[in-house]
Amino acid sequence: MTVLKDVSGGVALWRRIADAIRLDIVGGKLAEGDRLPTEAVLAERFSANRHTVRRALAVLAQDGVVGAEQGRGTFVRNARRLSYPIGKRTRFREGLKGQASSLTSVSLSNRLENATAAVAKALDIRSASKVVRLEGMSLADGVSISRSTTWLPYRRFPDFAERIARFASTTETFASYGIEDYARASTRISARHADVEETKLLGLAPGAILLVSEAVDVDAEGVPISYALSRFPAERMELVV
Amino acid sequence: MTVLKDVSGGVALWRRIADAIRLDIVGGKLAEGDRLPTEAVLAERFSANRHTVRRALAVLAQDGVVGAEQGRGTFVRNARRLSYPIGKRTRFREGLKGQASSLTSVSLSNRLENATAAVAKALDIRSASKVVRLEGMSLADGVSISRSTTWLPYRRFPDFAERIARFASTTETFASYGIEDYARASTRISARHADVEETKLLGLAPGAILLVSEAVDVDAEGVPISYALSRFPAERMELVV
DNA sequence: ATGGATTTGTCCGTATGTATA
DNA sequence: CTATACATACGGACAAATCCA
Repeated sequence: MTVLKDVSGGVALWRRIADAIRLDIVGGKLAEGDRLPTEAVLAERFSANRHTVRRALAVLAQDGVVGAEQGRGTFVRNARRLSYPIGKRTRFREGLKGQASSLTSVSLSNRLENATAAVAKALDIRSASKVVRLEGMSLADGVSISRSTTWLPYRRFPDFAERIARFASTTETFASYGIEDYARASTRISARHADVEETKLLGLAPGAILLVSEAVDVDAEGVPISYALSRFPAERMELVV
Repeated sequence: MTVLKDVSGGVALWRRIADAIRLDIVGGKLAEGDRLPTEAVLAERFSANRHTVRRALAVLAQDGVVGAEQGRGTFVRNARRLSYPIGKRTRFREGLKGQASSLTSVSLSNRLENATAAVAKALDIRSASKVVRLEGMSLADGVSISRSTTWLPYRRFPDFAERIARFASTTETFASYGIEDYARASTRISARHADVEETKLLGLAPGAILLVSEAVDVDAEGVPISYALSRFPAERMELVV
């Protein structure tokens, strides 16, 4: 087997520095308007060359997170990140209401397919039985904040795609099937790098980190009605339990 | 401002491919013993050169996740990942019990400090009032699975560090202060790259992704008793709500 | 047992990105 | 801005191991 003597882990130093500074900002250690340490100090702190720090700051500046001013220093510009609440009654639109002035959901595609083992298990149906698969994404104030794939049992929701296109709301669409209330049965959260498709759709830099949530919703009787795999850019969203 | 025409985002392609394959494995799409698609197929799927795919596979092989066999293919070796359940009554040791045969917590350091704005807000105390700060990490079966920083109000828990060293259990230590039960008030989850210190302590490759949880625990009366910032390697742990 | 197809392993070279000084 | 060293990514060619008709 090839011997790997790699120590960089495939993530450039400037990227790790940019992430660390961004975290200080969205995490509250640095407030809006604060001046960052000088490039020389940052270089010392991260054991990096000043050019490498400049590269990190340039990326953050392009994102609007910081702004450099000649002779004065680099300042925090925008420290906002959206919070997505997860609980028993998790509703996408309600959860983000008040955090963004506009919130749009885009349906990318839908199709019928046979449930994979994972999907069947989540929905508690026979493997390879028919499921409706929906691909979508959503934007807050024009910025994409999530990419999601949803599976529903075909037997119960044969025309879910058509109905959600009409109602533009998951809650109302379920209501049209007589499901007045539904609850979150489980949410599994992991994280990984965005793939090529997600990178393009969400307008992210390749290598951006995604929070991945696998959620199963159940009706009032506890029967699974949907299995959703949602991907949120970690730099724009956090999940709150 | 410098114009950036970067398209790699600072994360190497082989790293993104390795992450994607690893996710398929720990996520259950590929089971232990399964054969991966051939290098040529993977290269096609990720729009990459076969050499780049080989680099990704070599890293996964070194981690013991896959193993390549000349002439036969590459196979899934080890698909395990721990799940950490988060809920109203979140207990670290209980949550992981049964998933690992040994579970050890290491206390790295502790000190007294003045609460920062973020810590004061979380614990609902006056800014700059005294807090106990604990640094620790934990291992499951000898593999490090978390790095955590915990703050507690000094007024109520002046000798928390000494007591937890004696009891080796958060639940029992709280009990020694007369707190028979406590509950999780909120958990905020985000993700980022590991910094240098975390990389070393957790034995990760630089650039590894961490799931970051900020949790506030409260006593029976709803008064905050601790604020913990835990970091879990996304490749080893997932959070389940 | 042989040949050919498949699949991983190794070698060559070239261009660009990363990081330091 | 220069220069240097190394990592990343691509492309092609061929060897070595495995499998199957």
